[in-house]
Amino acid sequence: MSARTPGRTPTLEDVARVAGVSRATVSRVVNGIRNVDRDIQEAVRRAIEKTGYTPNRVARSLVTRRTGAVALVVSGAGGDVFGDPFFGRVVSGVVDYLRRHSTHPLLMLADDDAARDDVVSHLRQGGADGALLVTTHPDDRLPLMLAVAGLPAVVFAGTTQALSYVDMKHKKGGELAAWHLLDRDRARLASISGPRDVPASQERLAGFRRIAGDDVPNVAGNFTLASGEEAMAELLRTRPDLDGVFVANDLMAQGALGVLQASGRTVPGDVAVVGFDDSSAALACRPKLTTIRQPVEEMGAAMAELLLDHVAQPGLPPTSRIFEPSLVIRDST
Amino acid sequence: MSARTPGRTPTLEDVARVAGVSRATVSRVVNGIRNVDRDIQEAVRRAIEKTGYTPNRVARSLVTRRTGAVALVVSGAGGDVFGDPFFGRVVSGVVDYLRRHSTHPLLMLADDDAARDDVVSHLRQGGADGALLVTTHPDDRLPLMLAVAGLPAVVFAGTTQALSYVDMKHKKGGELAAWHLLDRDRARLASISGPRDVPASQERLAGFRRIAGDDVPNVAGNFTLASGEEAMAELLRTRPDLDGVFVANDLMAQGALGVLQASGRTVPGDVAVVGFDDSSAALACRPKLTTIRQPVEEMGAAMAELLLDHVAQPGLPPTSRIFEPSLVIRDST
DNA sequence: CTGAAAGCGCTAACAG
DNA sequence: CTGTTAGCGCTTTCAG
Repeated sequence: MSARTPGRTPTLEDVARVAGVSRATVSRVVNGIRNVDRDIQEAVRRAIEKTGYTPNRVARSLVTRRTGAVALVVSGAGGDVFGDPFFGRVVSGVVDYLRRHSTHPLLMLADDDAARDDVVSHLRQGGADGALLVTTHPDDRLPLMLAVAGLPAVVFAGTTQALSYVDMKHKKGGELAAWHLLDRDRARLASISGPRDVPASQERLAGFRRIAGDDVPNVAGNFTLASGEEAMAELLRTRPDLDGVFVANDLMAQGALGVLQASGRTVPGDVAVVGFDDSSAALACRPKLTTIRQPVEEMGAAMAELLLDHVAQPGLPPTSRIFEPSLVIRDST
Repeated sequence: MSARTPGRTPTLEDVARVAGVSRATVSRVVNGIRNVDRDIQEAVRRAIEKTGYTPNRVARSLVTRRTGAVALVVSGAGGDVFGDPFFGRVVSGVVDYLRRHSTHPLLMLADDDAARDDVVSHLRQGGADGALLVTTHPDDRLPLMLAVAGLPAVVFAGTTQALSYVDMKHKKGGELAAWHLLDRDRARLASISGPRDVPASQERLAGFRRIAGDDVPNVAGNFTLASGEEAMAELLRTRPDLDGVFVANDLMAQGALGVLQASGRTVPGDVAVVGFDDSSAALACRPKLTTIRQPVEEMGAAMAELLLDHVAQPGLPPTSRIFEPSLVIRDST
């Protein structure tokens, strides 16, 4: 490890000169292409060591037309996207998959039109090989923008036909919750759903009602803890004798749990509670929350995999990957 | 917006031909350099419009030797870094600052030696202009690796002299907590600290004890909710008559709160509780948690700012920026 | 104020 | 199996 030309960072050319071969040969060795004589390989390796050579990613990208980076775009509502435990799990899955394919995610926010344009132009400029989109709002026009621009992209919980996406069987999740509550001999059920304009939320409710009955009372929240508290309070007012409740995400369930207990009811003694997501909030509850698990990390990984496929083979038709929910029984039921 | 040469994406050359000028002139217009005739500027602009030209970032980077991306490296313990509400706030601040300077963060994990080497080599390869490091562990050797490699980097809560860093007056935070508890007429204080090997955690405790007394009982947790529960239970065993407790982060405080209430004590009636961080966990507590706020978003932004300075002016000596904690009074005291 | 020319560092045919 | 030759698309002296 000795510096050769002190001022400049060594290039392929430098290594080639030291090793007494051509640039192309060095390039082959660096990129692990076989067709190179053993001895020469060794010589090149020594020259690399001696010069302290590191390949220049940018120069490489210019010719391969690939950057080894993908945009991870989050267009959640409000500023606190990164604090969302759900989003954290998605990122985890994405990062974990990408790193094994020497790719890195470029974090981008798309919370307004200017930001959305930025994302598109960044991709068009070759700043990233494709995009991973995580949105809750179904009316986000970014997916469409990317689709018409012909840029590789994969959506989490997609609503666009034109792009590949991953999603989960939300309806089935609602059914699992209902079955479980019924199993626990609960007869007076109720539910707290997410916002009316979030499809996934409506599906969960539909599934729950398919099993528990179409007339099961429901109050809509907005996925925050406080909204769970309010919804629970309202439910208690209209149906004080309830003995089982299904909540469309863990955070609202946490709020509901608190209200239930503050009202003097025990959980699961008087009322059984089932959440949704299996996020860190489920474990923060006392009692720990029984919940419908979304395999979010796997879904994130699948997104990444799909995207890398699209990057490798442009023109691949849009696909989707739908995951199964599962019941995680803890102490709230 | 009409496509000219259908197959290829338009280049500077194409625009130049359409506008009847040279590449250099187009480049000047694109980069907003003044010395260009009004009329020619207009002509170029029209040609850009007509061809649908977008500058190629990679080609530009190759010559400017700048990518417009920085690595955001997180080497937290365990896999769930992204779920940490604290980390989320840092990212928020970083992203918010960077976007206003047309820079994007490249998310990287540095949880083992191989990953750390990846970070260094990625930077050496010119994959990013610098690195932002967020670690809790003081013995992480990545900062040093970057320092010796001469790569621009800024650390959150730094422990290395060789790098710029941002931090907070943790000791003062502990003092604020103690003063507040004393203000509330609490006389039998106790505390739950973070791990012994986390400097920030020790400073908070030191500050608390400086005001509350060196003999105040303390149990160390590890910043998780469960550890907060255990610590509180132990504290209650040795000091059942306590009436005020300072907890080194909100998550542990949330756990402590639950144990306190389960033991039949009221908060803040019987026991007052002060947390630390002002993370989302503080708002998830019932009663809502009084806590010592860290201006994490601002700290994240400051990190980004420092880094961009270092990138713009290589050779700039390491600096630091130390922030003030503040007391946020809610309902647990 | 504008153009010509020289690379930035690398990969990828194509010969040999 | 190895070297030669072209570029990838852009910025930037340097003349004019």
